[in-house]
Amino acid sequence: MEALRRDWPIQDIAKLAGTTSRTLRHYDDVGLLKPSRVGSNGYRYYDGDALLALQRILLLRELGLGLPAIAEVFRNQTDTVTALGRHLEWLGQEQERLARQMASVSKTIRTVSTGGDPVAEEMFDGFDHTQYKDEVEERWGKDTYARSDAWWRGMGPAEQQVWKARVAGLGRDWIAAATGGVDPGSAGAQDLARRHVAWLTSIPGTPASDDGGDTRGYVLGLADMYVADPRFAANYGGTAGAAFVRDALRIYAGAHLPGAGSGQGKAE
Amino acid sequence: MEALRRDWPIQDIAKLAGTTSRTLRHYDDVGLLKPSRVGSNGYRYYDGDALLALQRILLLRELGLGLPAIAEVFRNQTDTVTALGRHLEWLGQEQERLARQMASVSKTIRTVSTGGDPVAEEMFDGFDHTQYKDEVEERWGKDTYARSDAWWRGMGPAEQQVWKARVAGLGRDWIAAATGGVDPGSAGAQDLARRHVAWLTSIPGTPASDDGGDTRGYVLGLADMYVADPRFAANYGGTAGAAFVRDALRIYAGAHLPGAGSGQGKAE
DNA sequence: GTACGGGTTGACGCTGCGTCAACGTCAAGA
DNA sequence: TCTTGACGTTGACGCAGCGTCAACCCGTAC
Repeated sequence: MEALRRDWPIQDIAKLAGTTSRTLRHYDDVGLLKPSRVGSNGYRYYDGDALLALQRILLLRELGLGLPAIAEVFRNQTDTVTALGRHLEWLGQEQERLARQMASVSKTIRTVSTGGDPVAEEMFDGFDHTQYKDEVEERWGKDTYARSDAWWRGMGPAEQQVWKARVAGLGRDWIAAATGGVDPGSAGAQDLARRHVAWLTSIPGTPASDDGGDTRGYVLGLADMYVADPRFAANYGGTAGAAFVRDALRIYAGAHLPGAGSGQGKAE
Repeated sequence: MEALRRDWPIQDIAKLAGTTSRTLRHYDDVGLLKPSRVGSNGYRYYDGDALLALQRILLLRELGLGLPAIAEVFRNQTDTVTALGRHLEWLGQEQERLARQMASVSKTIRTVSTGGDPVAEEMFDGFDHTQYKDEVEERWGKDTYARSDAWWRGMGPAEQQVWKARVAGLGRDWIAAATGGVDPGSAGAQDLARRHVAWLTSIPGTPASDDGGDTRGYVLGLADMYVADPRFAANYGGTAGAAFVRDALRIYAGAHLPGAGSGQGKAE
C-alpha cells in the first residue's frame, strides 16, 4: 500500500494539531520545525513525524516555554526535564513578583481611598523638616528650625516636590554607591558628597547656608545622625548605607570643608 | 526672587525621578506627559508640576499598570482607585494562571522523568482500541476487534500519531460546537457528524468499513455508548458534550444512513 | 577652533504570532 | 476554457515599553 510515508498540506496539519498555518510558517521561519517536504511550488508538506514534533512543541509552549528554549530541547542541547525545571523556577519567581505587586497595589488603594498621597508615601520624605523638629531645635537652635521651616512653607507644592525629588535622587544614588561596593573615598562617592553638601548649603536658615556658619560641623553632625537615627538611616538604605554616607562625608569634609568660621569650600 | 516657576532640562528631571530621558521622550511621544516648555531649539523643559505628574506615572507603572490605563487616569476618565482595583483583579487572574501552569509543568516533569510520553498523556486517547477491548468484543464480536487491532498495530508510530491527532481534532471541534450553543441539526454540527462517520468508516474491520456492514446501527450504537460511558464521554468534554454528539449523529444517520444492509450513505 | 557633554529626531530590537496585502496554484463547475 | 473560490506563498506592519545606536545640532569651556 502506498499509504506509507504520507504527508499533508499545511492547513491539514494545523487543524490536526489544533493550531494555525501561520504558526507553522513561523516555526519554519525561525527554524524550529521544517516541513518534511516542500513542493516545487513552494508548498509545505508535513508527515507523521513532523506532526509528532509539532505536538511536542505545542505542549511545551502551553507550559509557557519560549521558542528558543524549545529549540534547545529539540536540538538535544538541553534535557526536557532540565528545561522544565528551569521554567518551573521561573514561574515561581513570577508568582512571587506578582504577589509583591498585588500587595503594593492593595496598599496604594488603601492609601488613596483614605485621602493619602501615594507619591509622598513612596518617596523618602527625609526632607520634611517638621518630622524632625525636636532634633533640629535641640541641635541647632529654634531659629534654625523656624527659618528653614518658613522657607519650606513659602514654596508651592510643585516646588516642594522638586526638592523632595532631589533628596530622593540623592538617596537613590547613595544607595547605589553603597551597595555597588565602591570606596567612600572614590571619585563617585566624593561627588555624591559634594552634591550632598551643596544640597545642605542651599537650604536657607541652616548653619551651612550662612556665610559665616559652621558648615563643617553641621555636615559632620548630620553625618553621625544619619547613622545613629534609624529614621534618617532609612533614607540611605539602612544603617550600613548611612555609614557609607557618613564616611564619604567625613572624607569630603576633611578635604574640602575648613574648620568653623571660614565659609564653605567648593560647592556647586 | 525669580526662583518661581523654574524648570529643568530633561536629563535633570529624569535623574530626579529616577528614570531616563528616553522614557520622558517616549511619554511625550505617546502624549502621556508633555514638557511644560519647549525651547526654540527643541529642547524639552519640565517644571515642578510636570515632575509631580511624572512621579505619579512612574508609581502606577511600578504597580504594573499599562501606559494607556495610566493615561485614562490622568485624563480623569477613570478613578485611580477604580483603575487599581481592575488591575488588582488582573493580577489575581495572572497568579491563578501561573499556578495552573506550574501544576501542569510539575505533572509533565513527573510524567517525563518516569519514562512517560507527555504528548500521548495530553491527547485524548480515545483511539486506543485496546483500551476498550472488552466492550468492542462484546458488542461487535471478536473478529471486529482483531481486525481493527491488527490494522492499528500494522502502522508505525508516526502514522498512528496522525490518526490520534485526527480524533483529537474531531474531539476539539465537537467540544467547540457543543459549547458554542449551536443546534445539533445545524450545518456545522452535521458536517462534524459527516466527518465522524467518515472517520469510523475508514477504520478497517468495523461494521462501518464493510461494504455490507450495518453502518447505521454501528454509528447509533456508538453514539449511545459515548453518552453512557464516561470514558468515552470524556473525549467530548463530558456527558453534555457527548449528548450533543449523539444527537447530531442521530440526525445525520436519519438523513444520510440507510438501514442495515445497504452500505453507507454519502461519506467522503 | 575645537572638544565635550547634552539635546534632537528617527529607527531597529525584543516575543510570538494575528492580520492584511498582493499574488500564484489547483480542483471543480459553467 | 474561463471563472470562481479555497488555499498556498512571501513580505511587512502591529503590539508594550522603552534600550540602544546613529546622525546631527547646541552651548559652553579651553
